[in-house]
Amino acid sequence: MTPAERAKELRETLEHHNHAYYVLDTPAVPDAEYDRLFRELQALEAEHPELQSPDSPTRRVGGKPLPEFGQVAHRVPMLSIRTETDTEASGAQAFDARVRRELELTEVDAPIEYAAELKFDGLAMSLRYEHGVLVQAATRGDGSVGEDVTQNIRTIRSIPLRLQGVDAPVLEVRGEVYMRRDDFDKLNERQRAEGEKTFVNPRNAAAGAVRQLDPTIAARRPLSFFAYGLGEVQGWPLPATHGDTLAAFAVMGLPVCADRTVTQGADGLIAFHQAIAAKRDSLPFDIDGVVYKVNRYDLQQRLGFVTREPRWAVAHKYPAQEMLTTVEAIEVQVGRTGAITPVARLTPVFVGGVTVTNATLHNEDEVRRKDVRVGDTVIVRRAGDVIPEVVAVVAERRPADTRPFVMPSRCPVCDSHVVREPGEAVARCSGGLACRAQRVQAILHFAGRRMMDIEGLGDRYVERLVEFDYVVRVADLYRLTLADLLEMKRRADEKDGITPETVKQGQIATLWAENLLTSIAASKTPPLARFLFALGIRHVGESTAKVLADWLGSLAIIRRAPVPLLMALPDIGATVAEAIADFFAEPHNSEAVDQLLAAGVIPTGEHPPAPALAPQLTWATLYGHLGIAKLTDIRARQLAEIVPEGEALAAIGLPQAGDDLFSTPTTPLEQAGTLPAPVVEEVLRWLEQPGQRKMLLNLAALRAELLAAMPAGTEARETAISGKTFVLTGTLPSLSRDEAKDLIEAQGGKVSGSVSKKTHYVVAGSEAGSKLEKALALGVSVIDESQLKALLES
DNA sequence: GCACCTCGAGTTCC
DNA sequence: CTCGAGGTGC
Repeated sequence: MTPAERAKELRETLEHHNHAYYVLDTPAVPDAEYDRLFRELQALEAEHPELQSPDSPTRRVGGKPLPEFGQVAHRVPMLSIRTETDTEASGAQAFDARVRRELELTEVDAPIEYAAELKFDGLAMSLRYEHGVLVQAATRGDGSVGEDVTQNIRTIRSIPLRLQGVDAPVLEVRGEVYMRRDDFDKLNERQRAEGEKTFVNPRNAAAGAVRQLDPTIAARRPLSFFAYGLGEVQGWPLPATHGDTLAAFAVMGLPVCADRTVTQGADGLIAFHQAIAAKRDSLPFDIDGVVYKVNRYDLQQRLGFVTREPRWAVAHKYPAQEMLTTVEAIEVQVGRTGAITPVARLTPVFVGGVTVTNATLHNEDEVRRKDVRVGDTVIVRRAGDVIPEVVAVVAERRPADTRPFVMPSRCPVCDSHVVREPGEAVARCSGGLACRAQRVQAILHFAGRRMMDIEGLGDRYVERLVEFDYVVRVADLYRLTLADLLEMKRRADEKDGITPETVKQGQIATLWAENLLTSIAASKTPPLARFLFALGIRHVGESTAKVLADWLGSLAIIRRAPVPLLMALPDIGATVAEAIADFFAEPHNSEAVDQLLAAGVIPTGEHPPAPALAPQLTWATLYGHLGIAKLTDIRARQLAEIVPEGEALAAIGLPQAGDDLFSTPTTPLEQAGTLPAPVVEEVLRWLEQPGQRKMLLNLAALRAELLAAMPAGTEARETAISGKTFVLTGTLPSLSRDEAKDLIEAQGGKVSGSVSKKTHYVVAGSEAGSKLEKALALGVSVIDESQLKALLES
């Protein structure tokens, strides 16, 4: 191996260890081993100066002062604060009790005053001001000796080069250099645009910037600073408390984080901890946790230090948001639509406050992009949201003999071919309802709360009902008897090896079965929109189902509606319309619907078609939706002038008795001459396709039926709500999300899932998330539940 | 034709 | 909650 190759290898290894250490807090190797590799690289670079490069780990992080930077001795050592990971109440109480014990206070004494603040995720820094002028900035280093990074720190705009109203000979300000999340995103965007390496997280980016040898590069890295403590002080009158010092800092022009408080006793600390936990994700920068400090300096002094940690302060870390774990298996799941989704089974790991054992890998491309393999060590994140995500594979920890993931070519459940449409990301099982997995999912969907709302039908039982063939189609649910359910349960238990049941268990089983039957019976009169949603038609979710129900009004119409009619409805284009028409055209599905009706399921709320539909039912509009190539809206209108009715169009070009079938018949289209010949050709070609004439006649009949059924005029009741778009976020005090939605929709309002400029109101409850932020950013009015109620009543 | 806005679908954990 | 894809308005 040449020195160059070895240097490259060492750099890569060290970078990985750095990442594990600084980013993940889970060192991959012991420190001694790291040091050995680091020194080897240093020696190599010293021996071969041509191998030096600015991106070498020797120029960056390393925990020890690097020779390139001058060393700075801290006259007052930079201490680390004892960090505890216990969450919430217990930690704060334990700290308070410890402090009281040390101070020999008893219950009757007044609560101790604490300063509570954030623990920033950045780099500790000491700023030395002499006579109010910044003369030196140093990193923590090992606490006694740090690196002189004055040149780089001077480029941070929020750090004053001169303090206001301070002329003390020495005032050392301790604080944290960090990078805001938005600045971090912008920086990475720029790095990407310039083809440079991107950073893993804001802390890494900040660390890199501070240790940049070239201050002009450091200057381009958007860093920020918060002051939180004192170092050496000469000639500056010390305030009585830590809180007063921070206030004084702010007056001097130093940035001090506003998220801090002075509070009494353990209860105050707990309240702060909870308040910050709730807003952690919405802070503009990353934090590790919170810090509690005894506020009064005299008490701090009395408490003193244990080894090198102050007894008067403690940090409480929030659970790590990124952790390492291993991939035990990669399995695939079959969804309701047959989508085959790879899922990583992980060694359980506690991350972001919960134990994660599974993480979706989304699709084939995603697995390939990240190259996740069984046996790999991976970084798992639970960022801001709830859903765990595999961020990346730790390449160096890959065992030998791993093999890249391959998508199965056959469905693991039904052995049907797995197909992936060109241009689509998902692979699908082609088995349809013949696939047991899809049948199970279809039934679960049907029974779901927003659909038919059948309680007591969990996945375990649905799987068994399908496995033992009690339920093949959803309609079979309505034929189930108490005896069926009990027998099914007995067989399921038997198969699972569950011991013979006691009398009590038998009673519980009977109760479950009875409740389920009641719930099934209660589901027989669903609102039409829910019924449509429950059918599980592709591309038809809750809101499209509602559009169909609102506009066409009855199942009888909807199931006969041809594509051009469906496309006349709002938010329905060719893809969705075809999916709906195809669904009902499939005999299997049509039968299933008939069986449901026969079983006594009656969609409710059926009504005549909406009068607003009438303008959409002109032949000009409908022609435009036939899907004929080259027939633009304008041409469709011209076509309607020449052939004003669909029946007439259907009749065009039909071979007449005695015609030579091979000669082109003369049509009114060609005679009229308004339409360009290529368009006429396309229309004729379309007409010759099987089924189109019949479809046109059906469309004409249905159109006539709709127009006849429409009520003459309707008075739309105008309220403060009607026509307005609402977005709900957070938990409302008295209304559930569904209740609020129903109330708004009952008055003609619309409830949407995402905030945009078009949103009229955002109704925010407690623990509102990103939607509230977006509303504020866009200037959308934000109201609370009581204001919503006022609007509903006005 | 492009940009923006919605909706559908899939997923996890409690 | 996020991504991708469908729909629509400019």
